[in-house]
Amino acid sequence: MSRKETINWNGCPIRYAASVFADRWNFVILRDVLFKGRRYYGDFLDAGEGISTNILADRLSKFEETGILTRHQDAKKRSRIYYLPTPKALELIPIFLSIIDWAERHDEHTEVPEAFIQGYRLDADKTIADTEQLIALANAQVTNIQ
Amino acid sequence: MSRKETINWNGCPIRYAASVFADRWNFVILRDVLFKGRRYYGDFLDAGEGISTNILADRLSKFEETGILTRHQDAKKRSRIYYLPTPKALELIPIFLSIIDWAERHDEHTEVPEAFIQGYRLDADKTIADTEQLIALANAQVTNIQ
DNA sequence: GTGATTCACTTGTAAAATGCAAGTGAACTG
DNA sequence: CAGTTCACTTGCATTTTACAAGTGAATCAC
Repeated sequence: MSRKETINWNGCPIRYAASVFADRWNFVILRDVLFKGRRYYGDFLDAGEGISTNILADRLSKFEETGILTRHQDAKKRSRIYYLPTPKALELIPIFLSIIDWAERHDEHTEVPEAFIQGYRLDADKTIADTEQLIALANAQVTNIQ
Repeated sequence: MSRKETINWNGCPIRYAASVFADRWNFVILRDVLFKGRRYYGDFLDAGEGISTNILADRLSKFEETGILTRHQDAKKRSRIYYLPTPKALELIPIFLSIIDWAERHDEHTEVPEAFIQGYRLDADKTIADTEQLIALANAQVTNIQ
């Protein structure tokens, strides 16, 4: 028996976040964008995680709708499509670093590099800034800025 | 989420975290445990989010398996069941505060109290400690510690 | 120029997860 | 001891996902 009350999800920050990215494939895609420099549709497929093409297309278009990613055509080969993180996506970095920190402490099979996590624990702001730098580099590569 | 694949995530922390809590109902349950003092099975149902009894039971038992919650009988009324957060769950507090911070900035309908979020931005560690205190109080209430 | 290939999806369908309503049994209450 | 509370479980319809196979536009090879 479900005892239902008025459903009011409005304004709850956790519910809002859940609606944007609380899903295992969303986690993987955001990891790829924020930490692995992946930008092309094909990059996400080949990441070895086994995401299906229809699910990937679905998640990418939802990330467009929610303002996390923007979709672009490659300048030199227009059939290639890349996705860039928005500022709203960059602001997820602290969340994901915090998740990495937590997982490193609780997953006995973790492969988080020792130096990385120690650097983060010593100076989180620096790790955030470094991550932003790497993201900017990855963006520059696909947008062919010289 | 509930597929029996425990293998080949290669120690990736984001994948690990995804396997433990990347799901909308998991987000809601953890919010209830960490910030709203909910402990009883019935509390989660009556939270107004509309979770079904079978899904709630499924998620609670998975949180037991993953070491996030522990299940207990109420001392005075043994048919009542409560769930307590483990240290592993408490260590999720920084993640969830970070999520609240992000959502507050991007959800135009946010209802995060101004004072709360400003306090967090001024001194995150204090907000984490305060949250731990409130959790300890909520735990003490159901365990009847005097 | 044309046929093959790359690329980013879309479509079809079976399997799995979810949502909803009802049921169950143990524990408590009057 | 009959009725109620409680924490689930069960059955079933709907929705979502996974997997495989297209599709059509763009590019490449010759």
